[in-house]
Amino acid sequence: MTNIKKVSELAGVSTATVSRALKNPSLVNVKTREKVMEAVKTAGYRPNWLASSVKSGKSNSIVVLVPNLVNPFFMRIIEGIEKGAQEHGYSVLLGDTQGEHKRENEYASMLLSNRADGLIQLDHSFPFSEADEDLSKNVPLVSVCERVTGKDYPYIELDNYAAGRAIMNHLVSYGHEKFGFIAGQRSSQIFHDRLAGMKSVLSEEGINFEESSLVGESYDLDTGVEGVKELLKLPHRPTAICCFNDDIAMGALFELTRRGISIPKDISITGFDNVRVSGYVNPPLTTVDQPAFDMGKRAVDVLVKMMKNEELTRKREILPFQLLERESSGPAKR
Amino acid sequence: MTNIKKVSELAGVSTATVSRALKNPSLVNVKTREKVMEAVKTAGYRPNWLASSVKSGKSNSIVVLVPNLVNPFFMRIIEGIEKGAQEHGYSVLLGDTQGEHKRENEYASMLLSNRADGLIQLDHSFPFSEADEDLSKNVPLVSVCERVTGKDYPYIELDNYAAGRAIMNHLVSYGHEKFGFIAGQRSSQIFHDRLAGMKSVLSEEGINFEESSLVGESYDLDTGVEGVKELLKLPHRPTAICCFNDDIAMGALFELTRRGISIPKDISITGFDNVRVSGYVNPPLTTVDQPAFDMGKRAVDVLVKMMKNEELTRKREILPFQLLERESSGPAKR
DNA sequence: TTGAAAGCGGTACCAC
DNA sequence: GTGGTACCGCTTTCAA
Repeated sequence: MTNIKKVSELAGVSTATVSRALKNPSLVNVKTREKVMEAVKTAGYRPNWLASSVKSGKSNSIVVLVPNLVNPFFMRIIEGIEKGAQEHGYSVLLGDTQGEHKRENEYASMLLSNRADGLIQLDHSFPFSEADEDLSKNVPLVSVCERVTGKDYPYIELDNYAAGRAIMNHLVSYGHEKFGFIAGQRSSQIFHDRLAGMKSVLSEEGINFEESSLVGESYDLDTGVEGVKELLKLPHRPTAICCFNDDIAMGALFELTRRGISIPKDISITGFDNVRVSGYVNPPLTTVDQPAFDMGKRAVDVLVKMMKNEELTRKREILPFQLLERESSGPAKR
Repeated sequence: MTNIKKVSELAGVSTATVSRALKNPSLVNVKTREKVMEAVKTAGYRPNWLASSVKSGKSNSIVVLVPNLVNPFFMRIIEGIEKGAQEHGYSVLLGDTQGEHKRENEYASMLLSNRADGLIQLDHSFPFSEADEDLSKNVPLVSVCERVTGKDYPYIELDNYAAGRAIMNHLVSYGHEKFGFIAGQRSSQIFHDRLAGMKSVLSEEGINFEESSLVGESYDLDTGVEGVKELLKLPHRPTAICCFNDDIAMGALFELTRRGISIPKDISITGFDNVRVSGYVNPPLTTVDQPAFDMGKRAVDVLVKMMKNEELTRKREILPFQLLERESSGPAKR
């Protein structure tokens, strides 16, 4: 291990000078600086990051909690987070929780032990264990895409209510009156907001919402497949199926096509998220584009402010969305 | 900041005892231990991870370098890495390089500054800068899925040559003789191995390989679309198109279907990777399943051994693959 | 401009 | 079984 002491001896100066030459060159004589740099090079010296960090008390790392990594939408967000973190000089500690609260707790406790300075939560649960609850009062935490339930932390998300309305308005304008819904986890805020948005349009149009037309409980391809099976058993077969993300929608599309049901002639399908592959299935999915990458970047911006104890101008940021009308939706069959 | 000193005062013992009570409880009297635990609790004390790490000289973190995060195949590997790391008590620092050598260097240099103890490379380049080259001689490094070019590091991968043969044998057995190939980056070992495997079957069968039938240079959906356009211009239209990953294959499938070309009746399509959604497109893709999650876990196992200076039983692990014959491939049209 | 030395928060050896 | 203390590697104040 080549440490600062070796370098200082090699250069014939004190450790203090070496430290300064590297971190605050302007404070040290040009001649000495060169000597030091020379020694650094020949010794192959790298400052020990751990040691610097103990001093500063900052790890310059952030933890990102994500329920799973297979959802490409999350990955896009993480990509944004990674980029943002890089630009701000932070490293990203990846925390794949698989939805397990225990794992969340473990990762979250990194903040309490100085292993990380801040946390970005992509799920909706409060990541700290009860034991850590009071310790975590003043911890930098931002939630993306979901609000942390029951807690008042800043969040970045899109206007899911409005997005739900947009999807539903689109379908209603095509004359649809019978709907099916295939949802993800019911516990998430996203689910409630999107559904509420859709329902609001329905009630404006005087269309009834049937509880039985709402199926599914996970954001998965299989959920789409199973959801379709259930919906097709309903007495009144829907002419449009709203899926709560693109994976579900692609699963639904697959199953319907397999059964010889034509999209969008017989049934229209819509998704959410605008996952990359959703534009390359047959037919391409009508969906809502979410600025996932930007959400990630913004989250870091906010988190960095919190970590630097700067004042936040606002606690919530709601990013714009865009309805992408592609070919999986069309006029209602009559 | 509540530190070990505060706790020791609160408990009326020395800092040494507090440290022992927490890390080596058996060495301390039950009575004292309880006193300490009590104090720890009331003080809300968490050992400073940074401080422990300076002492031990180990960060218990590993860096994972990945060219991008949108490829679900990579994500699956990372999921495996994350799981493995967790089990071994390591944290994962995510390094999204976007293929930029500069970023790779930055992340790789974390090893040199004690910020991380080991590195897993998912790309094929040697991540250290020239300046760091000699420093990096004895650094724990494992490559997954690609071999690090020109260097002798352990790697985990699947037998791409054999997989290429399997795909080609499958197609040849259906009577195909005219092939198209849509590839990813030509610089990767994977590309060469898969192609070589395919070619070996062709030559055994006495089928000519036409250079013009090989197109594409990135693992992207669009590559599939563009690749198809190119291939269809060939004087002898292929009856089977081998795509070098599932994203390319899905792009190809999309474009062919859009043109009213029937899969697999007119043209057969094959992929690689068995990405989740590849089983849910129409028709479901014939592809090669790679144990991505396991690859990730294995990589960590190997890396951990290296970090602990244990002897490696072998430098390369080649995981089994499985040909999934689904509906995108079938008899050649005559 | 430079060096000596006191920390940062823990750990672990040595003595009692 | 427990306490004193040196030390991990670096930073930073203070004095020269």
